[in-house]
Amino acid sequence: MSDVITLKKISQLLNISISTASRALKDHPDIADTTKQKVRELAEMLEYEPNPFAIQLSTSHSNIFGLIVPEVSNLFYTSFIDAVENEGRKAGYMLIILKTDDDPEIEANHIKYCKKQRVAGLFACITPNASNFDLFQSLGKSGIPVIFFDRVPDSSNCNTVCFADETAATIAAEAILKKNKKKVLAIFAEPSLSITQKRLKAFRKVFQQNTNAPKLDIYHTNHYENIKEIIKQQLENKDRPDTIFCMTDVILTGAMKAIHELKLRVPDEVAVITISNSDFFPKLYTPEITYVETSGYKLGVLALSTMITCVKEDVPYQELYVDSYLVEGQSL
Amino acid sequence: MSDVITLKKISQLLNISISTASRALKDHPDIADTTKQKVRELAEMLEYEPNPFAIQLSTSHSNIFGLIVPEVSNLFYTSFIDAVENEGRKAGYMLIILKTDDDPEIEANHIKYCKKQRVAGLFACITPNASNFDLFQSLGKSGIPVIFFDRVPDSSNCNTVCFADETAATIAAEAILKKNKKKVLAIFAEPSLSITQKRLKAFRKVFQQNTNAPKLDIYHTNHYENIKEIIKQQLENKDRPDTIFCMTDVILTGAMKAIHELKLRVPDEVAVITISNSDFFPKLYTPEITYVETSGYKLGVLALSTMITCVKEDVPYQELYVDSYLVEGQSL
DNA sequence: TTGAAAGCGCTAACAA
DNA sequence: TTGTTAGCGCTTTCAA
Repeated sequence: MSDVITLKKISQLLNISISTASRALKDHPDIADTTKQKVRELAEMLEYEPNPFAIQLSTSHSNIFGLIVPEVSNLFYTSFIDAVENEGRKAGYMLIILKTDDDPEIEANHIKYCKKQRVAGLFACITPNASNFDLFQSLGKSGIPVIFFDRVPDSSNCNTVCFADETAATIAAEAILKKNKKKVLAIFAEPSLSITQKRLKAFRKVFQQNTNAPKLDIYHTNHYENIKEIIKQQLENKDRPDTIFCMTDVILTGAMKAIHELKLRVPDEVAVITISNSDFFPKLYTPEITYVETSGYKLGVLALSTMITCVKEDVPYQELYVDSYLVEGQSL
Repeated sequence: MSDVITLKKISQLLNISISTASRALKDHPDIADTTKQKVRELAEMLEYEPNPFAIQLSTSHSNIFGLIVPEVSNLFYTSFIDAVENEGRKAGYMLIILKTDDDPEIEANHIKYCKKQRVAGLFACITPNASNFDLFQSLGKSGIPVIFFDRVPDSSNCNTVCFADETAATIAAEAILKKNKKKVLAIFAEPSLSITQKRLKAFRKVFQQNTNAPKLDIYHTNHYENIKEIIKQQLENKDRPDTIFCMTDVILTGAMKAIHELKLRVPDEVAVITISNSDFFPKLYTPEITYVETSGYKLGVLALSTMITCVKEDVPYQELYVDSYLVEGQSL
């Protein structure tokens, strides 16, 4: 391809050396202003674009971040990706998205892949059992910063950005208490996840600290069909719950499906509150669902800025948090 | 980083030349089996990983595909991405995902970016007005194949993979006719999109060919709030439609919101049918919605295999199609 | 203020 | 069957 513009071409055209051209383009203080001017003008005219591979080869520094997520067909992850994408591009980075389907083996391959590709940094939402923690650590040792988000290892030897999970669950629990409910059915995701543990603990705490708190039943599942069945079963009891708390959007959709199939009215016959990653699902229903928002986008922004710091300088491990807040619908 | 294994190190350890090592690793016929053996064993032991940047620099061939989409928070695109991701990795490719928010200017930047990054190929779902067609073409001239998908330019000078749009709309229209409905409210997306035009034309054709077809009202919009308002208005008329056809999932969610707010029963008081990119939204509702599936995943698989052919050899432009089919719920 | 030269890790033509 | 060499496009040290 002789139509590709390189530094060499520019320098030949200008009768200067390649290194001078290179330095002129990056505004090196050694270079005379007149030279800089000349080089810049020609480069612009010719639409010169530096070859990223050459840069990466000689600096051994890439401008690509890896991003490991369980799935991409999920509003939470996509809004996180959105954020990292947008902010990352501003900072000159690109994104490679790897999906695990929550399979530790696939995750292991992805980690190796990122290492091989010499990514500039890695964002990861880990599979539930954290079995690849050592592999992740090995990246850190190769100088590739790793930022864990949302589902993070249970260790302080790493960088994490999470929701203030206690807060989200606490807010939801307090909202329920205010309404003087009698019996709450709370569905949480898998108990092995640290996010579930934290939320559950905080949620329970609010109930325990309050002497006339509603009765509380807890179930764990994050699969649409399971959720639907559990909730249907519970709602058909004579002593049925008057309130359903959903820890995730998936749980909410399962719950609402069950409620619709039983033709129960919200909130009269059963009240609903959820923790949600976006306004999308809560607003889908009528009446709109009251929810505690935990925005994937905000989390992404925080993750990216943390990454940028880690890439630039050596910083000690950090645990960072994003706050959440209550959005009132008419379902509680 | 002295702990990075390179071909040089391997060859030194083995007292052979770099090129011999290189060739041994790629099973070059010239190399003695014993040598190959030695090199491979050592490489494996040391966990040698070739530096992709060096490869790309010397072969001027990257293993990265660009993928331009309007948004990533959308099940259709994510399932398309899913497919390209999965199949692409099998073929040794990675993906860089660029999002336009349907802004032609952002799209133009993305295209330039891909050119600069020397991607191996580009998948693109264009912004509604096709204003960057020339830019896309310029990639083609630089030897970077472009595969347009879903929303494609109205030109035969390019590779396209699409749904057989006529088919999807035809199937939906025929399903409606079978039910002897009286009045259909059909909501289509923006009329400027070729996909809308094709679907609308096919949909109308079925109605026109049938003498006792229901009355047909058509509106265009793809914005949640608009949809909701239009449908509410129509449903509150005395002479209200008994059937709603939705061209997209977004339209479906808007329609269902309106129906719920008016507390109408599906399908008795109003029947619903939609074209959907996944089973997710149709199954969210009770009763489940009858839909014509146009799977993003299948489209992605087709797009990727087309791309692989284009990368390998010079092939003439192709227009390819994926079929769709009816999934019966209880909403019609 | 500029240039020459080495080197990043790999490929591939040519020589031996 | 193997080694030598040049080169991909850029950065950067050292010398001029």
